[in-house]
Amino acid sequence: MDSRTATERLEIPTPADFNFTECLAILGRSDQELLHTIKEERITKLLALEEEIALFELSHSGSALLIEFPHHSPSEQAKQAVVQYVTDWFDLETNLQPFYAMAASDPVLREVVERHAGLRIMGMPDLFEAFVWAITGQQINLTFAYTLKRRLIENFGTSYTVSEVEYWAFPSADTIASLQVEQLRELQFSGRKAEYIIHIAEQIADGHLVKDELIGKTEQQVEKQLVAIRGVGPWSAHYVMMKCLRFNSAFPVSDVGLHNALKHQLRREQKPTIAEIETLAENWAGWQAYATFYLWRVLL
DNA sequence: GGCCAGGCTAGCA
DNA sequence: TGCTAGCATGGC
Repeated sequence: MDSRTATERLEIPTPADFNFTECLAILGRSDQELLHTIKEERITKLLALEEEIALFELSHSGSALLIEFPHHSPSEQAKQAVVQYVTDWFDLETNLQPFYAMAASDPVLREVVERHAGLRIMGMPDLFEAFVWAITGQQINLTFAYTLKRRLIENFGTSYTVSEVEYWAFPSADTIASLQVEQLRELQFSGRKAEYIIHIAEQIADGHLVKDELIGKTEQQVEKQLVAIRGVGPWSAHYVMMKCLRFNSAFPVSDVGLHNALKHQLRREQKPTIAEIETLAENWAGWQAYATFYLWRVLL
């Protein structure tokens, strides 16, 4: 049978230590999430590409991620963009064996890493989305952060409806760059966050802030560059480095979620101090991002 | 009803 | 260089 007459399926091989179900647990943590839907271990996601949109379904066979396009026929270019996106999203190109070897003898990580083995840092391949999510989440509870994100997407994102279900893609930097502060304030972003987000949208839209250029720099260079952006402090810089730029040594050490997770894992009454955390993390050198992500997992 | 949220800036010593 | 008030609201 001509393969083109059947529903085409793209396959991305997954590492032996990959666990799709663990990754889905992260993706399914908020019922306000509009950027993907999960049903019976299948993800449906809309991507807004340069020239077209792509609506794909993602599942796992045991040895590969399977991508299908049951709703439309995207171009070859779009298919490749989806493969690239998924590979990045699930961090499939990182060899986690050194991390697992380290964690196996680490008193803080051993338990959680063993319990959730196969989990990978679920990233944000879109640099703009990563910045917006970092800034949105500053100093507010995660439930409210998801509310703000949902409103931003519903108001300024791209949607595609099939079988009466509406799928959403994150707004482009171009779109947000053209907004006024008041338009985000109406969604209940604070005035400052609205300013920060619009300013970063401008920086990305006009080519001052480019993901590929950041990836080519050292961690220290990137941190310095990002922290110089208004609204981006050490926490946000490391969050973006961890979730988008894929620096495995990124470490949002001031993160309150990390503190709560450590308090829980260490069976403490109080949250550990920054100095204590830095001492604990000496053993995580090179893998601080993965250590943080696995610790966040205990809060789910 | 009060404390806590996946912090950051600006102003001050 | 280090410290902290103020931001701005919702969640629980």
